[in-house]
Amino acid sequence: MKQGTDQRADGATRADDVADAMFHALADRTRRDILRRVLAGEHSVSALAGSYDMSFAAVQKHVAVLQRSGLLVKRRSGREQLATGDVEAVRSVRSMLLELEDIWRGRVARIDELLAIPDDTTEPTSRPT
Amino acid sequence: MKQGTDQRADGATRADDVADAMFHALADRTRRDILRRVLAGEHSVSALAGSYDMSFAAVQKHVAVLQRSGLLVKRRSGREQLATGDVEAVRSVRSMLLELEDIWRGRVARIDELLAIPDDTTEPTSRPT
DNA sequence: ACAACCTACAACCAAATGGTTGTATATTGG
DNA sequence: CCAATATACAACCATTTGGTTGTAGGTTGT
Repeated sequence: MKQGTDQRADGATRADDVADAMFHALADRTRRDILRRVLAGEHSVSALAGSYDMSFAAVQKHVAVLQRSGLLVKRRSGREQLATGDVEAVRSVRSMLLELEDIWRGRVARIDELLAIPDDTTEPTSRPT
Repeated sequence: MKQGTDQRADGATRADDVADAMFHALADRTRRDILRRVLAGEHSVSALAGSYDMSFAAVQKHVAVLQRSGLLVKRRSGREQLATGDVEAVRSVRSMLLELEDIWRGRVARIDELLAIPDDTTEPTSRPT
């Protein structure tokens, strides 16, 4: 089988898609603030919207971005959608950063698997001195 | 003095600007790959550019984004610019995520300081049940 | 039943993003 | 001095982003 990291034809992975979505979701201060609130406890979309100086639709879109990234989960309760932060998703982002720190420490088992080969030219990659 | 978190007039902080820049820099798989390489060791911009299937200018812009975020530092050596990953910056991003996890655990001293109040309406913020 | 509320989504807009090519400026090697 | 190399940056372009308003559908309380 050997397909553990779910490689696609072009070398990109679904993991990369998820990472893109999560980091993008976190790259906005309003969304980070929303995430803090929903990690502290469930909030309806309109309760969240009430906390910011922008339209309901804008906040709803931020919530949707967080949801698509997996950092936030919604649960229907009557006419409300209750949003909760997914702490496991947050942990998975943190583990990506730990992986980067491990690369720095040189403590990576198969560094060639982590350094994508998007193209060609088999660059010597100049190992750290 | 009491200005530890560097509040600006509008309630946003320079820390938020830095967080925006860092998460944005990380929200692109090419930049994450560049970051892995420069965390593993110094690379010139053109050496990096040689590893990707895009123009030199495109890679140079990615490096500039990483540099502006603080995740990457450049050092001049003759006609080359040698780029290195700043592991402390990576750690600081990871600590932001730990803070989020702490909020989830309810282990935050002054949660009201972490939940920005961009607007008004003193929403009850519905504490977790 | 029906008004009020909660949410989703479309359409639109200005600004930012990620890519391109082309040009300018240093630095190096011969 | 000159050619090649390394970098930076401007101008341009298509797409995405973050915001808006407006519309429509589901749920609730009276």
